[in-house]
Amino acid sequence: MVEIVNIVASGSLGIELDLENVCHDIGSIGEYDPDKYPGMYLRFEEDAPLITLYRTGKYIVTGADSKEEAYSFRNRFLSLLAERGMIESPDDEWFRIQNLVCTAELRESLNLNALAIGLGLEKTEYEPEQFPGLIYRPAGADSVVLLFASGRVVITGSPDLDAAEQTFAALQDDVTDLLAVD
DNA sequence: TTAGTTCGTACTTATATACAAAGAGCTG
DNA sequence: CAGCTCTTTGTATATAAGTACGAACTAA
Repeated sequence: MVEIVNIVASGSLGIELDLENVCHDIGSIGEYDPDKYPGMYLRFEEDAPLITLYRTGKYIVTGADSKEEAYSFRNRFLSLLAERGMIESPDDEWFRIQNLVCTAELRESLNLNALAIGLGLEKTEYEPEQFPGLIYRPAGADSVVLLFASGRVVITGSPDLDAAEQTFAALQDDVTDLLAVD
């Protein structure tokens, strides 16, 4: 079972903005400190996804845990700007999911040292003193996997759920084969 | 004895480490 | 022009820092 825990998506308003004005207009849900970072932050509610808006009109939505949530916050964001007359219409054909962070679980605890060799040293990185997880970059896949001794797994870098699920399915096969050999 | 202060231990919380992606802007 | 800043999120380690509480001590 692969579960999405975070989504990064981006889009473009197609127009340039004066972030100072925008932030002033939307009030307390906005935060803009150009000395600290060039983007303006917008969060509708506490713990809700964060939207980062740039001078160029490009923006990022981070923190959603489903595609629906990401799109819904994009819509709220565009509607808000449209209501204030900052944009013509609440549409954005450039909006797209860029990255998914998923978690999954292999049913048993793992020997990461053995796994690094089994999966291929050229595709893995495991330095327990630096980080407790094993980093695995499956050949041909567009996802990167972090494996932990507990059997828990993090799949990141995937453009969509199918890619993450395929990566996990392939990983499961590889791991069960390796365990069978032992 | 009791209130108040201070010290030490214990536990909690935070941070660093690593990964991916987008964006703007600054540094070297 | 490369690489860093920042943000999100799970995973798990060590370590740092910060809080809390009990024990011990002093003064009234």
